[in-house]
Amino acid sequence: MKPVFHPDIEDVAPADVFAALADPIRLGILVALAEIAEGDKARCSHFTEFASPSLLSYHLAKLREAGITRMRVEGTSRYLSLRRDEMNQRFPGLLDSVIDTARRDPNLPRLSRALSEMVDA
Amino acid sequence: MKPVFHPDIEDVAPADVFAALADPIRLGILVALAEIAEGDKARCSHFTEFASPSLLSYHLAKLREAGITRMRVEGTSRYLSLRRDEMNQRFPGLLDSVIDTARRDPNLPRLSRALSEMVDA
DNA sequence: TCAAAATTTCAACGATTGTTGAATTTTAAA
DNA sequence: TTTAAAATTCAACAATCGTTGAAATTTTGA
Repeated sequence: MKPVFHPDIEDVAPADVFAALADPIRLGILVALAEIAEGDKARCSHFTEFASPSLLSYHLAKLREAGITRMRVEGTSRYLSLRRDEMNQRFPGLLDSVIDTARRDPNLPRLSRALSEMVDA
Repeated sequence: MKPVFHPDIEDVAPADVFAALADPIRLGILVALAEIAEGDKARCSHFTEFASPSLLSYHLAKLREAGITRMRVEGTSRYLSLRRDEMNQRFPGLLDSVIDTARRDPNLPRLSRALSEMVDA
């Protein structure tokens, strides 16, 4: 269970966040994560519709390294969630309007089944 | 006076906007433009503190092609402004929180004199 | 102990990015 | 008509990006 690196939120620059958001797959992931309010239940493999495991790993790392998401390691799985509170404290209002914007984009990839249905609630 | 291309705001995707914002020079330009509420008075050369003319041309094109700014051609000059209303209609609330976020970033380049002082009001 | 599952790592690749500096274009002004 | 000013274009370059597929890692369960 190698620890997963999460940047201190204060070390994240706005440009880093925007770079992480500049990709449709990552925006699709963001929207899906935003939809499942009850934390920590989404796993990487829930997003294999969006990309191959290896590519997913790449995109999830981008989101994580930009301070947007958190990954909790448990067994062979990684559980994903948004760093909502920290993002809100660091960049007040930004994450909400980003999610709002992304939710309205009909061209982003979407999960065929909602995360909350895949997740063992 | 070759016409300058501006995308229809409806053709702009969120990921395009975020890509345009993923650079400190461009965020610096955005903040400076946001500070000068009375439209159309800023010129490219007002930003030579930020980058060489040629690099500036590159960055300003990125902002323009992402639907964020408008360039009015007049003589040898180009006058810059934010496409505030269109952006607000297309991505409600986004531009404001982006500007807010960027304004708070102490590491972005800043103009030594405010644009409103350089501009022939 | 072995095998499967979940995820990452790695090398490779073509494409795009940010940057530089020189050359070009366009317009205005002397 | 010449010159200067404002900005763009272009070729070049190293660096980073998104993607693929194969190999490795880690943990769980039979």
